[in-house]
Amino acid sequence: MRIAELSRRSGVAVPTIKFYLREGILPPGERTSPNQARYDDSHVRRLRLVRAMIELGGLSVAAVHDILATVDSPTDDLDKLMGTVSKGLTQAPEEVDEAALDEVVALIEDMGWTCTRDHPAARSLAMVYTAAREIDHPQLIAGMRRYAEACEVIARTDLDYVANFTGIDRVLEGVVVGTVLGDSALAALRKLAQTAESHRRYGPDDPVE
Amino acid sequence: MRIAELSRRSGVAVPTIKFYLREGILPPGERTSPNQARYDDSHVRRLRLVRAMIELGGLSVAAVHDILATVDSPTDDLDKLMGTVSKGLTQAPEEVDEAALDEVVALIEDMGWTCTRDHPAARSLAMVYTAAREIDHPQLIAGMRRYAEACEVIARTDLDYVANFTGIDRVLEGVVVGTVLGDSALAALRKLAQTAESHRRYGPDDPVE
DNA sequence: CGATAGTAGAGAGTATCGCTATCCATTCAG
DNA sequence: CTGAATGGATAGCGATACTCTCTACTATCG
Repeated sequence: MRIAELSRRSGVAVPTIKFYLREGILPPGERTSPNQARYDDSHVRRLRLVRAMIELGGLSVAAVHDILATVDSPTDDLDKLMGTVSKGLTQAPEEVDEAALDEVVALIEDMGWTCTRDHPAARSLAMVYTAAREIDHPQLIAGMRRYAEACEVIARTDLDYVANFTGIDRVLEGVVVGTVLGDSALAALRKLAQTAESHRRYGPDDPVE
Repeated sequence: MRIAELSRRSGVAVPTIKFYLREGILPPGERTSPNQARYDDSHVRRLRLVRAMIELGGLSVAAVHDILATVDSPTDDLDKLMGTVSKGLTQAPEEVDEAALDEVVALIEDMGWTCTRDHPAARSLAMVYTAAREIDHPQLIAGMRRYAEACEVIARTDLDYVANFTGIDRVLEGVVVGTVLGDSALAALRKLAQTAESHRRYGPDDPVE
């Protein structure tokens, strides 16, 4: 197919497709002449993936580029690559309070997890600890153990999901999709659950105050 | 204190504070003369809250403005206000596939939750469903039940946290902080749990392929 | 064969966002 | 009294994610 049909089928405007081609987040089509190229279904899928990462995941074009570069580079160390993708999906703060990071590491060990201190997510969590204290909500940190337990369930679901795939590139795509869409889904489900729980406790038939 | 000390104590640059005052996300200080004002600890706290919402929560200044307007408007219907804040923290897509929304509503009913169909989070989740199918990952939807169960645990933790506070404004601040920082914390914990679970399954001593 | 529409590619332009810099008149502090 | 700081307003800046415009083709239909 040519660019017009790619645009029609993916729902992405032609100039935007050209922009993505320039940015290297959409691989070029197969050239048929010096200024003609042909695209296929893989381009439609890739475009939808890109849109999902940007719109639902809130990722920047640059972040999408980095992640797709990892996905597209073939390798055989699944564990390591999953780490790379997972880390690529976290924007790691550069400066963190070491004491807060110590607390995070303590939680990680307490949970029996095997993560390194320099995992971007650990640094990100340390930032949350620092921020919670700064805005005078230190009690928030007390609930982290239960959060972590819930996340264990979630992570098992995630890994089960990824285990369904065969082929390293499909697995990696699964990680990306699972992480990005999963984050959106979890944020939404959490709010729905909060609303439900709030209703249960302080519902219209039993208002507080 | 005056603006210079407010800046020093909050870590926010003076021009930025002026910008926030203009945007109405930081209440004006107490006027001591036609062009002098005095600020206090509440301003320091508010500034840190704003920074946390923008930096950690990734919220826009406009979204922060709307949320703080809700927090600052006194009312007595706790359940309703929590809903408003919670909804304000979700950027609701305007157009969603009704069939996908039907599925979300079915899940909500299945969980025994009491949420309305037009809850922004429900619409947001419907978008995830649609996107998952479009990028050819429909299996992701199958895991939603387990996600929802995990979110129930999380929501109970959240509501327990909020229940600690007395005073409607402090409760609302708790909701905001819990939602914004909680989302960041959960995203980080999820990735740490994933890394740990991945290690357990495909760890360095037992690589796949 | 020619007219028309479509295409690739590149550079410039646009809109938005979140600040940041510069003024100015006023005011406070030593 | 004088220099630094303040409140307030306006304009500018840098990043981001497109979007427009232009050129030089190419495809296709009549």
